[in-house]
Amino acid sequence: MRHVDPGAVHPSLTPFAELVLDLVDRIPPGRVMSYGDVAEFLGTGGPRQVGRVMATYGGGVAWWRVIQADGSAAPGLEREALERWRAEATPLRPAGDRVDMRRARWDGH
DNA sequence: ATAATGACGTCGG
DNA sequence: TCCGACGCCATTA
Repeated sequence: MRHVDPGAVHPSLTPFAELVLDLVDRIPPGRVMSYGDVAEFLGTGGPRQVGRVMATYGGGVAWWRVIQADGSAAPGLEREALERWRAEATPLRPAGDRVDMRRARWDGH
Protein backbone atom coordinates (compact mmCIF):
# COMPACT_ATOMS: atom_id res chain seq x y z
CA MET A 1 0.00 0.00 0.00
CA ARG A 2 1.09 3.52 -0.62
CA HIS A 3 1.72 6.21 1.91
CA VAL A 4 -0.53 9.02 0.78
CA ASP A 5 -2.06 9.29 -2.68
CA PRO A 6 -2.72 12.90 -3.61
CA GLY A 7 -5.87 11.90 -5.38
CA ALA A 8 -6.77 9.37 -2.76
CA VAL A 9 -10.39 8.73 -1.99
CA HIS A 10 -12.42 10.77 0.44
CA PRO A 11 -14.73 7.99 1.68
CA SER A 12 -17.64 10.08 2.86
CA LEU A 13 -17.78 12.20 -0.28
CA THR A 14 -19.87 11.63 -3.38
CA PRO A 15 -17.93 10.91 -6.60
CA PHE A 16 -18.88 14.32 -7.93
CA ALA A 17 -17.60 16.06 -4.80
CA GLU A 18 -14.28 14.27 -5.10
CA LEU A 19 -13.88 15.38 -8.70
CA VAL A 20 -14.57 18.98 -7.74
CA LEU A 21 -12.22 19.06 -4.76
CA ASP A 22 -9.48 17.30 -6.68
CA LEU A 23 -9.64 19.88 -9.45
CA VAL A 24 -9.78 22.86 -7.11
CA ASP A 25 -6.65 21.52 -5.47
CA ARG A 26 -4.84 21.94 -8.79
CA ILE A 27 -5.78 25.56 -9.47
CA PRO A 28 -2.45 27.49 -9.30
CA PRO A 29 -2.03 30.35 -6.81
CA GLY A 30 -2.99 33.67 -8.35
CA ARG A 31 -5.43 32.00 -10.76
CA VAL A 32 -9.15 31.19 -10.45
CA MET A 33 -11.98 29.22 -12.02
CA SER A 34 -15.68 30.09 -11.92
CA TYR A 35 -18.18 27.52 -10.63
CA GLY A 36 -19.30 27.10 -14.22
CA ASP A 37 -15.72 26.60 -15.42
CA VAL A 38 -15.26 23.76 -12.94
CA ALA A 39 -18.46 22.04 -14.04
CA GLU A 40 -17.60 22.46 -17.69
CA PHE A 41 -14.08 21.09 -17.20
CA LEU A 42 -15.39 18.05 -15.32
CA GLY A 43 -17.99 17.46 -17.97
CA THR A 44 -20.75 16.80 -15.46
CA GLY A 45 -23.02 18.71 -13.15
CA GLY A 46 -23.47 22.47 -13.28
CA PRO A 47 -22.46 25.67 -11.48
CA ARG A 48 -24.92 25.12 -8.67
CA GLN A 49 -23.73 21.59 -8.03
CA VAL A 50 -20.16 22.87 -7.75
CA GLY A 51 -21.41 25.56 -5.40
CA ARG A 52 -23.10 22.97 -3.21
CA VAL A 53 -19.88 20.98 -2.95
CA MET A 54 -17.83 24.08 -2.08
CA ALA A 55 -20.32 25.17 0.54
CA THR A 56 -20.19 21.78 2.21
CA TYR A 57 -16.58 20.64 1.79
CA GLY A 58 -14.75 23.71 0.49
CA GLY A 59 -13.10 24.42 3.80
CA GLY A 60 -10.30 21.98 3.05
CA VAL A 61 -9.19 23.46 -0.26
CA ALA A 62 -8.35 26.84 -1.83
CA TRP A 63 -12.01 27.96 -1.85
CA TRP A 64 -11.08 31.56 -2.75
CA ARG A 65 -9.91 30.34 -6.19
CA VAL A 66 -13.43 29.25 -7.11
CA ILE A 67 -15.58 32.30 -7.74
CA GLN A 68 -18.54 33.55 -9.73
CA ALA A 69 -18.32 34.13 -13.47
CA ASP A 70 -18.33 37.92 -13.01
CA GLY A 71 -15.24 37.79 -10.82
CA SER A 72 -16.97 38.31 -7.48
CA ALA A 73 -16.25 36.18 -4.41
CA ALA A 74 -18.46 33.60 -2.74
CA PRO A 75 -21.37 35.21 -0.82
CA GLY A 76 -20.43 35.98 2.76
CA LEU A 77 -16.70 35.48 2.24
CA GLU A 78 -15.89 38.62 0.26
CA ARG A 79 -13.55 40.05 2.85
CA GLU A 80 -11.47 36.92 3.40
CA ALA A 81 -11.35 36.19 -0.31
CA LEU A 82 -9.99 39.67 -0.97
CA GLU A 83 -7.16 39.10 1.49
CA ARG A 84 -6.28 35.80 -0.16
CA TRP A 85 -6.31 37.32 -3.63
CA ARG A 86 -4.02 40.11 -2.53
CA ALA A 87 -1.71 37.67 -0.75
CA GLU A 88 -1.12 35.62 -3.91
CA ALA A 89 -1.24 38.52 -6.37
CA THR A 90 -4.40 37.46 -8.18
CA PRO A 91 -5.17 39.97 -10.98
CA LEU A 92 -7.97 42.26 -9.82
CA ARG A 93 -10.19 44.71 -11.67
CA PRO A 94 -9.47 48.44 -11.28
CA ALA A 95 -12.08 48.79 -8.56
CA GLY A 96 -10.16 46.16 -6.63
CA ASP A 97 -13.16 44.26 -5.32
CA ARG A 98 -13.37 41.58 -7.99
CA VAL A 99 -11.00 39.34 -9.90
CA ASP A 100 -10.05 40.25 -13.46
CA MET A 101 -11.36 37.06 -15.06
CA ARG A 102 -9.75 37.76 -18.39
CA ARG A 103 -6.29 37.53 -16.83
CA ALA A 104 -6.80 35.27 -13.82
CA ARG A 105 -8.99 32.53 -15.29
CA TRP A 106 -7.30 29.12 -15.34
CA ASP A 107 -8.28 26.69 -18.10
CA GLY A 108 -7.12 23.57 -16.34
CA HIS A 109 -3.67 23.48 -17.97
C1' DA B 1 -39.75 7.35 -7.14
C1' DT B 2 -40.86 12.42 -6.67
C1' DA B 3 -40.07 17.02 -4.97
C1' DA B 4 -37.28 20.58 -3.00
C1' DT B 5 -32.78 22.80 -2.57
C1' DG B 6 -28.95 25.81 -3.83
C1' DA B 7 -21.04 29.45 -2.47
C1' DC B 8 -24.54 29.72 -10.28
C1' DG B 9 -25.09 31.62 -15.32
C1' DT B 10 -27.43 34.17 -18.70
C1' DC B 11 -30.46 37.42 -20.48
C1' DG B 12 -33.78 41.36 -20.69
C1' DG B 13 -34.99 45.85 -18.84
C1' DT C 1 -23.81 48.88 -13.89
C1' DC C 2 -27.51 46.83 -11.20
C1' DC C 3 -31.59 43.75 -10.53
C1' DG C 4 -35.12 40.22 -11.27
C1' DA C 5 -36.73 36.05 -13.67
C1' DC C 6 -35.76 31.65 -15.29
C1' DG C 7 -32.98 27.39 -16.42
C1' DC C 8 -29.88 24.08 -14.77
C1' DC C 9 -28.84 19.32 -12.33
C1' DA C 10 -26.43 16.40 -8.42
C1' DT C 11 -28.00 15.79 -3.79
C1' DT C 12 -30.94 15.29 -0.15
C1' DA C 13 -35.40 14.76 2.18
